[in-house]
Amino acid sequence: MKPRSRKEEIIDQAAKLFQKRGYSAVTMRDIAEEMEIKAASLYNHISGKHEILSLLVLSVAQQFTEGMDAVCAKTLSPTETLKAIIEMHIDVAVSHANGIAVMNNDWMHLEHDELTRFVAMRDGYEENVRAVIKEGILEGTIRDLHPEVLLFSMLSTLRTIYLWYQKRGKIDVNILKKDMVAVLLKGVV
Amino acid sequence: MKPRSRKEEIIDQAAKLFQKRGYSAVTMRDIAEEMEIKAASLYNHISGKHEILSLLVLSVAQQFTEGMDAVCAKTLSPTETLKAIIEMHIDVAVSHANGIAVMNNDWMHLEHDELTRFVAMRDGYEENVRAVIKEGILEGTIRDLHPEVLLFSMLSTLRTIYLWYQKRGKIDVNILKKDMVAVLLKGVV
DNA sequence: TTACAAAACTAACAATTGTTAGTTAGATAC
DNA sequence: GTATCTAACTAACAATTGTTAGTTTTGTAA
Repeated sequence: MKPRSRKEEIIDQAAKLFQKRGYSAVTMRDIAEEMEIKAASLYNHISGKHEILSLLVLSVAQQFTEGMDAVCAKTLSPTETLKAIIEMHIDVAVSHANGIAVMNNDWMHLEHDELTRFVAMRDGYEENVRAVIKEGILEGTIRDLHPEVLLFSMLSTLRTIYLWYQKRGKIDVNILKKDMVAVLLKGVV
Repeated sequence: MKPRSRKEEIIDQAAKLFQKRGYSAVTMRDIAEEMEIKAASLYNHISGKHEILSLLVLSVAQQFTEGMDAVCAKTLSPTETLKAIIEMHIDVAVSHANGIAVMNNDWMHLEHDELTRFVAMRDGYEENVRAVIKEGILEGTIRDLHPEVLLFSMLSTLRTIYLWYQKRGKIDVNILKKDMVAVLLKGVV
């Protein structure tokens, strides 16, 4: 067993609560109660509520950025790149569900510098996918629709996998990947 | 000009703030400041913060339920039904962007009875779409993939249209409908 | 002018918020 | 046994929260 540090335990519990009720609606006393200690004791391990948020959001954002970099390093065709991005998203979603929820819903509560850094990462990420889509449209392997519609219909789905992956009886990850690639690339009908 | 009541103005302004920062992070004083009055004055028009939330969430949920009922009343083929659902979603998203954001992100802060009612509406809604998809798979007009994957990849996209419709230079609604139907039904490639 | 209703105000409330200071119990190292 | 470290504790703080009570202003109808 890996001896998760007390700090990591706190962040995990906090992430669970943040996912359920949102960052602003969760108090330090809530987190403490989940840990079965008093609120003041949390400060032996973390500097404050904001630290929990920024550790959560930025570490997940980092995961996605690294995943994207790895995919882009492979020089695949646009279609193959999209497939790889989808699979990467599923891998991250499955292993960091709580953190993704917090990132999606509470990134705007980051403090100034970290907010700036996060938005930059997010914009860069989107720009990567946008470039792939535009390239595919140009070479004729991707349907010639409004690029923003293609981009956001894909990203919307990928960003919210965490929402239903956990409750819907744990679909096998490989089936999930296969079907998700199929539906996003080839559609419903 | 329709003479929007003071109450409606308050709810509109509150919705804007809720969308930006989330229900819990917005105070009555924030809403009042946006209206250029004092917080206590809000209570001449509304019974409390919770009333604003429940009016917002339940009215949007009602819109979707009615839209869905209208679509289902038409007895179309599964594929045509999905097309109609997509277009209905876009219509509601375009006209109630703020309310949809609040519904998506803050429904869990409804109080007990209203929460129950909302969840019931939402589940019923999903069940409608699920039934259409399963019917289509059975008759062979919809791709034979895991129904939950099909369902949630569609719903995820539809639920977050509001997020990017407003910022991305206002794509024409008809183009949006056409391209959205194309990408969701026929895929990217 | 008077009367009335709508909608704003000031002042305050009790509860809750994130956080700090100072202290204490228990384990490990020397 | 003494010192050190970790991680818990109690008690309290200043600020902020949603909300209430009571009062004043403003516009309209008689």
